[in-house]
Amino acid sequence: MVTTARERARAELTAEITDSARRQLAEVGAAALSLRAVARELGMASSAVYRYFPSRDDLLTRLIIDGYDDLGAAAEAADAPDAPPLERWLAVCRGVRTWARAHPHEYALLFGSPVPGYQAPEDTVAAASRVGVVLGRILGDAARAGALPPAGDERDAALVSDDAVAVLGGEHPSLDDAVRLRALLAWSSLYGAISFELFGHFVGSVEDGDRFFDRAMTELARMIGF
Amino acid sequence: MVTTARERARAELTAEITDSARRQLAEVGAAALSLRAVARELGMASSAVYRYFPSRDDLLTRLIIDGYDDLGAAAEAADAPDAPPLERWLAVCRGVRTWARAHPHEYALLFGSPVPGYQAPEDTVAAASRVGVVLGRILGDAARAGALPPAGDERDAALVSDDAVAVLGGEHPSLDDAVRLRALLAWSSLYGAISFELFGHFVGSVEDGDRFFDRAMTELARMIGF
DNA sequence: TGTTCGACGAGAGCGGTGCTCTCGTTCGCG
DNA sequence: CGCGAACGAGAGCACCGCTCTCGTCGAACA
Repeated sequence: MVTTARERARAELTAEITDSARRQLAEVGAAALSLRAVARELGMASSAVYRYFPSRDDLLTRLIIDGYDDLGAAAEAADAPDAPPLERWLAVCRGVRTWARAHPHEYALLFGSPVPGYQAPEDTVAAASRVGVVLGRILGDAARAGALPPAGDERDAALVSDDAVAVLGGEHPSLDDAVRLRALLAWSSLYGAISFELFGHFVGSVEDGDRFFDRAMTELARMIGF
Repeated sequence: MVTTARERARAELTAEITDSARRQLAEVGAAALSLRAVARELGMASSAVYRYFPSRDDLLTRLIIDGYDDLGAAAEAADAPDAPPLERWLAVCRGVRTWARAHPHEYALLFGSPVPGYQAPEDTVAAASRVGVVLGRILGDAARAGALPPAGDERDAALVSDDAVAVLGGEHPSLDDAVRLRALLAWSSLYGAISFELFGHFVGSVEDGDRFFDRAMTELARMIGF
């Protein structure tokens, strides 16, 4: 299987298109991202871009996947697997927030209003789950290390799905669905806090965003049981 | 001060425009809301709409304010001032969630990605604070009723602003900034949970959204101290 | 009461968008 | 070598936000 010159050119041009699009996304946001502007920046006709992305939404989907991946990598890099659970949780939360503040438009694309034409979650769900996996690993490690108060083995199938159970530490005696529910809640709360800060809903209420975030995430960790 | 026929016509037409816009917002979302389509529905030239709203963003701002107002009214209606704090908190949370699920596009407009041209918060902040006021009232009432564990009188000016303190129960001995921080966190967590549900981030993790939400909000209430 | 000035609605138009179609070219596989 | 598929460019369609002009009509003012 040799890669022909045409295939290589196609891969390169595809990368150039996504690079240009990512740059424009960072500058003007997803709503103002224009496929024609991408083509203009690359010096090609707008119709030529459609050879590589069948629609603007597909290009956005590509950026969404890349964004989830980048955020997931940031979360993984922030984790310190040898530290106690609270420190790990805090580090990952800080990592997610730092990434969000550094890439506000990407963050808004990932966690803000969904694009009008619903993106197909099939492609994105794998990349999107990376941060969840990191949090699940912290939860599982904490349970195995006995750092979590033992809980009843309540299994409430209607609450947390089997997939989520697998990610959130698996079947460990220290983990029942109440703990996993708190973990899921903390997960969404992390994004609630970041979104409120980024989208301006905390303006006038919170003075020092850094310290508020740290104390809030500590509060969530206490809720989980760390 | 008499209202001339012209003024009355202007007020009526303004209302018709916002009504049509609200309808389109509910149907196709903010991103696809078109000023020309509004004009078309009203049988007028698109340029005529600009006599009433100087730009599309101003029309959207109007819808944002109305949305905050409607949501605030729903939260106030859901509150049961005579019930114990936990029940009140739960009722308001359920009310907000119910409103969000009934008006997903409006919710996304309010709490999703901000519109490209930042809306001026001056006009919206008053309407936006209604839900916060409801939650603050619950917190204050709980403190006055002694339903909150007494706390140190720590005043951490860098964390929670004076305005937020005033809304969140004022200066009561049962309320220190740690409590208020938890309340602000719970507030953002409420929207984090609703956003995750509405925007699909819980797909594959949460089975029964209703029960998950109730138990999650109960968990948050416990965190606040209710 | 008559006049004037501002509000109004309509239409044309500008530059932009996503997307489609056609047409000539060029590359790669059989 | 030849053929078909991939490719790039251009024109074009329908739509968008927004601006400008122009004729009309109402309301306040002299």
